[in-house]
Amino acid sequence: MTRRSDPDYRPNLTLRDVSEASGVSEMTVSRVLRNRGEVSEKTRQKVLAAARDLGYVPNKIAGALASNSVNLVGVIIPSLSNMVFPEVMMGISDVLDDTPLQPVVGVTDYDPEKEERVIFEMLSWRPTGLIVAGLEHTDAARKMMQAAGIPIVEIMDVDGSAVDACVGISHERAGRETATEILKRGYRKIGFLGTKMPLDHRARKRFEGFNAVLTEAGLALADEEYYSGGSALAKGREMTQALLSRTKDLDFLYYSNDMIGAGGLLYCLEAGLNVPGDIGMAGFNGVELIEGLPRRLATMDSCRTEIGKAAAQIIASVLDKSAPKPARQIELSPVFAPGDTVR
Amino acid sequence: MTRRSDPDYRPNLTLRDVSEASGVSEMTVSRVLRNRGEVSEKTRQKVLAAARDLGYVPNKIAGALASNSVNLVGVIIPSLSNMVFPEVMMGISDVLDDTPLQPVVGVTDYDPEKEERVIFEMLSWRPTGLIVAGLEHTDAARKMMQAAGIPIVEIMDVDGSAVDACVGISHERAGRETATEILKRGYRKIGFLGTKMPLDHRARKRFEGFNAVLTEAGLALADEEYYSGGSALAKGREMTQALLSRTKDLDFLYYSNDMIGAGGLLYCLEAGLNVPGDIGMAGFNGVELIEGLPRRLATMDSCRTEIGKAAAQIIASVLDKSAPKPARQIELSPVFAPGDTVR
DNA sequence: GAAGGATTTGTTATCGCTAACATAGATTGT
DNA sequence: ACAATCTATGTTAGCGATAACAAATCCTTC
Repeated sequence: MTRRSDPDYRPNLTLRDVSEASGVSEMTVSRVLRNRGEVSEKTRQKVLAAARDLGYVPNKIAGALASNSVNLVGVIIPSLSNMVFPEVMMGISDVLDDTPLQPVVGVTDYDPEKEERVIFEMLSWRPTGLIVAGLEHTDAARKMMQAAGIPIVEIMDVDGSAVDACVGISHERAGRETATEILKRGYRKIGFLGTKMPLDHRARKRFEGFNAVLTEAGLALADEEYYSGGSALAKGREMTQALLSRTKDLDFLYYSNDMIGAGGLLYCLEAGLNVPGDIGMAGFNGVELIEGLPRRLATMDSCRTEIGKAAAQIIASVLDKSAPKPARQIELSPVFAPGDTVR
Repeated sequence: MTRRSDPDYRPNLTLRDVSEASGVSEMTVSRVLRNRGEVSEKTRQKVLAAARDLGYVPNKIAGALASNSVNLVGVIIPSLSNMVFPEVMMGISDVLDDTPLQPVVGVTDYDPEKEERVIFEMLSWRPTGLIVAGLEHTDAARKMMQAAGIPIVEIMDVDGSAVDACVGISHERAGRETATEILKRGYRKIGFLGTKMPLDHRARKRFEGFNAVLTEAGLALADEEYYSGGSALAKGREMTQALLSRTKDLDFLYYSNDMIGAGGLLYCLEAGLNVPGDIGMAGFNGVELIEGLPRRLATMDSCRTEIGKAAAQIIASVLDKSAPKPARQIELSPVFAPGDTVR
């Protein structure tokens, strides 16, 4: 009576309305609408008809509070501005579509503080599980996740230690393997092109792995170029031109992602360079776009969809107590795809 | 006592725990944590310290139920598989980041029945507002949205009638204007390349607008080609090759999106065709990628980020009762960007 | 046809938090 | 000094659903 005295208070339909319209108790209505418990066919039809007529939409807020269960899965990713994370989302959606669970997305912009806020916000909805990109978090964020008492899946990366479960690839290893392949093919004077993103730990780890192999072989990067913002394809072009004109005789260009790699490839072909004879190129991610380029850029698949699927399965597995428990640490192994841009 | 007798019941921290730890009432704790109402600085500090020590995370489910307000905005889009919708999301996030609101995404896969289910699911969380792509919905979905009593913003399209607010462009007009520009430049034998998606109403409307202008000029499409699935860039290539070898003397190719247009452009350039002299090309969307192509594909910007922003602003405006109310019907006007692929 | 189990429906007590109102202290004005 | 006015805090009563238990109804079966 106090609440409803607010002049702005606009009551929605409740279970009570359906209950009155159909002449049964609220509990029975609840049972019908959730398909839970035994209800006679006659009553069921009566209730469904009443609910439909009224246009009743259940209030999950109340339901979640009463049942202490929320069919939401928090998904926390750094960005939506390239296809990498939407593709992970697709994997997640794909699996969750077969369950009552629904993903809720939060974006951190690669900012640890913002990530912490987003995690806090997510956890305050008491989701069934949380999927978070990366293994690097603030101490507070890590503590919150540990204390949450729900499955937490850290995705994309396995180089580090996870709060709970984790699914991803080793970016350090990806960098190493790419470097190994490149050296094996006889390239020696190598340039690196990447993003200006100190907080993109996965890019950093690839870079470190890559460099480590060069160092072990007694080599070092001949030159580097970084960008931020703008059309990745255009930036790839510009950076490539800048790098090649600054440092002569480079025989390989390693790009931190396929998009700038594609830009670089287009540039080299237009410039009439002999790819992969005089100069080789490789990117990272294995994006679909590569299929349509004049030559297939060498790359390494980052297994985005599989990662999303596996992560979602781990979360979904808590619903089905009888199902076999999936592994809680999953490392996928991307393979180097030489395409047409290495010899 | 009954609930807590469940052996699996794992109680989270509640306001009561913080209240006991800090020696004030639950209500005062609630006030401190929400920055609402007058609380002395001393008490505030005491409460904050207790909450931090315990690692308390509020339960928004309970809060939302008690206060009858939910800081969630439902966003319902057909797909995540191309950058169009993630870019709309970016616009939405951008605006909502300055508010207490948080987006929750649902994906429909262009399926009206699934859309209806997703809308039902969203509304059952009693969000502050709903953003839905497109104007075409099932009757039931439309009825639910009307009855929800929250701002509903239908986005991307304005060719039709909206349930409540709407922000977008006229795809019919976009198609017409593109056709007009093409004819103005003297192209006459035109081929169309698009997606096999009867339920992509916006693509259909562009197609219809485009055709209408041709018809008015006494012309008709010379040939058409459709695809589904796969790398859009690669498909653009393949379709272009197929179309050009099937129908000779085409002098223009109109693509239903930039990605296949880009593939087509790469193909034509490799094939040594004279673009835009002998054959012109145009796409749709104005994606960033275009900047990095060998030539800038003619296109028309679909104003994705602005649409997302405007939609989010409409929803956000209900929070701030003093703020000026934004228009509830917003039509943006994309302009034809000729680039380098029309003469 | 009455006992006894199965099936169907109802009642009660929360879930954790917040709106509204109530009250206790502190402060002020005359 | 005492009523009037603030400030700071507490109390009460839900929000709309569901879990657990209780009661009522329906069949069997002998």
